[in-house]
Amino acid sequence: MKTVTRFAPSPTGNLHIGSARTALFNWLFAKNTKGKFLLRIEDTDKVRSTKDSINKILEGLKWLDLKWDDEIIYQSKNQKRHNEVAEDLLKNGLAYKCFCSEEELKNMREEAKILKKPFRYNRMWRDRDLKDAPKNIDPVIRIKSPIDGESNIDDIIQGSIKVSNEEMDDFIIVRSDGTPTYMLSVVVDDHDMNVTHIVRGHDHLTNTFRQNVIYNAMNWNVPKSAHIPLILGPDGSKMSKRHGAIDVEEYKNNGILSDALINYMLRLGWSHGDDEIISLENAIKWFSLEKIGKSPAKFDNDKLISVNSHYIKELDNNKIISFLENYYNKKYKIELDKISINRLNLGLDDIKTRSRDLNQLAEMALFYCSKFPITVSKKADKYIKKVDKNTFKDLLIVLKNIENDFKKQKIEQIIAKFLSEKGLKLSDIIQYIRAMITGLDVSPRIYDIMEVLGFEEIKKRIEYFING
RNA sequence: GACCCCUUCGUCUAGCGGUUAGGACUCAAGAUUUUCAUUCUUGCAACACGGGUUCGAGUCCCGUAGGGGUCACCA
Repeated sequence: MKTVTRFAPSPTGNLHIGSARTALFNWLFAKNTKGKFLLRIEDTDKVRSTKDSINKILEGLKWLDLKWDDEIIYQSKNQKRHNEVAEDLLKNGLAYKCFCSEEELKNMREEAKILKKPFRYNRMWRDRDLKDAPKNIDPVIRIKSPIDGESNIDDIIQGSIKVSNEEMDDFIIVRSDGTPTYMLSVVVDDHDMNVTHIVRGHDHLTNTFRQNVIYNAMNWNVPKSAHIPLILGPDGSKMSKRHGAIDVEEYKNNGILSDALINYMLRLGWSHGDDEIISLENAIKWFSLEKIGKSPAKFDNDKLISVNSHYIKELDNNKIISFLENYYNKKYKIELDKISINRLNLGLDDIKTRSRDLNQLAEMALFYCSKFPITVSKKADKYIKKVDKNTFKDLLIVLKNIENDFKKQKIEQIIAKFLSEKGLKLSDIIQYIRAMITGLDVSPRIYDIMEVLGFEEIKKRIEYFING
C-alpha cells in the first residue's frame, strides 16, 4: 500500500521551527517510501485562523522546498462531512447529545479540583432520556468512550503505551453551535485522505487515545502513528520568543540558508551514524521513522551557524549574487551593475569562507559594489583617521607602474619592495590600505582584493581619503 | 495535582550485554597567516542517582530524582 503522510498546521501564526521539522519528517518519510505528502490546513477555529497565517505557512514550506502533493485541503470545507459522521455515530448509539449547562460543568470542574483529580465529564447524559432535555440549552454531541479496561497504542517512535480508560471521558465531537471539533475533524479527514502514517509532535500523543475512540466507533482502520519529540529552548523549557528566533521566516531573515536549516533540523532527533552534513538525496535515502530518538532536543544556535557556514561555502555564486541584488537594493538602494557583478564573481569565494550567514556575507562583500564613496565602518574609520598620507601618495605612484599588469603576485612584490625602500613593515600599512579600499577592518587578503578592484578603483578610493 | 513520555560530554548524538564509551558543535592550546576567517594538530569534557538480573550493564528490570507533554464547546 502506498504511504500517505500529511502535515496539518493550524493557521494561527507563522511557521514554527517545530512544525517545520514535523513537515520535514513527514516529507522525508513520504519520499523515502515513494508515497505522498499531503498538506491540510486546519482552519476550523474561525476566530484565530487568518489568511495571513496561511500565506506565511505556505511561504515557509516553499522556502524550505518541502513540496506537497495534490491540492491543499482546507479542513473548514469538510465540515459537512464531519457532521455527517457525527450524525452517523448518533444514529448508531455510539454518541449522544449532552444538555449539560455551564453551571453543571463548572461544578464538575470544581469538584475535580477539590479531589485533586483532572476534570472529567461525568457522562450524565450518556444514557439519559432525551425527554428530560431542557429546551433552553443547545446540546453538544459527545462520543461514548469505553468506561473500563485499558487502551493502548503502538507508536513507531514511542513504542507501546497503555492507558487506563478511566483516564478518558466522553469528549465533545460537535459543539453546541453545530460545528465539529478538532478531535472529530482530524479523524474524518485523515481517514478520507487515506493517511497511512500520522507523523506529528509529541504534544499530540494523548490525543491519539481519544481519536482512536472515534476510529473504533466508525470501524475504520487506525493509521500508524509516530510522535516526534519536541524541540526545546536552550534552557530546556518550551521553545518560545525569548529564546530568539522560532519561526522559519526569522531564520531566513537572519541569513540562514534553507538547506542548512533542513540539515540542522534533520539532525535534531534523528541521526545516521556519524554523519553531520547530509545531502537531501541521502536524507531521503537514509530516513526512517524508527531511527528518530525519543528524547526532546534542545535548540543549539551555534551548531546551526556552523552548519550554515558550511552550506554558504558550497553555495553557488549566482545564487549569492541574486540574493545580494535584493539585499543591497533594500538596505542601501544600490543596484548591482555589470562591474559589481564581475567583481563579485571574482571575489566571492574569499568572502564565503569568512561568512557565518548571508547577511554577514552581504556586509562583507559590499565594498565590491561600485558605489562611491564607499561606506566606512567605525573600526575602519579609526585607521583612516591615522593614515600617513604621504606614504600612500608614494605607494600609489609605485602601483601605477604596474597598472597594466595589476596581478596579485605583482602587487605583492611591488609593495614588498616599496616597504623595504621606505624601511617599513607590512603591518605599518596593511590595515590602513584595508580600511581605505574596503571600508572595513576585516576582509579577504589585500592583494586579492586589489587585483579584483583594479588600479583605477583603488587609486580613486585611496585618494578620496588622503586628499580629503 | 492526575496520567503519559524522556534522561550518554555544556549542546546534538553514536552505541543495540564484553568498546581505551566514538563523532559533530562550543571552548582551550598550537601550526599556517596580512586583518578576519578557512584549513590542519592536539586537548578539556558524559553514561542522573540507588537497587537488582548477569560471569559481565551505558545497554535488561524496579525504584528515586530531574525534565517535558497532556488534562477546553483551541487545534
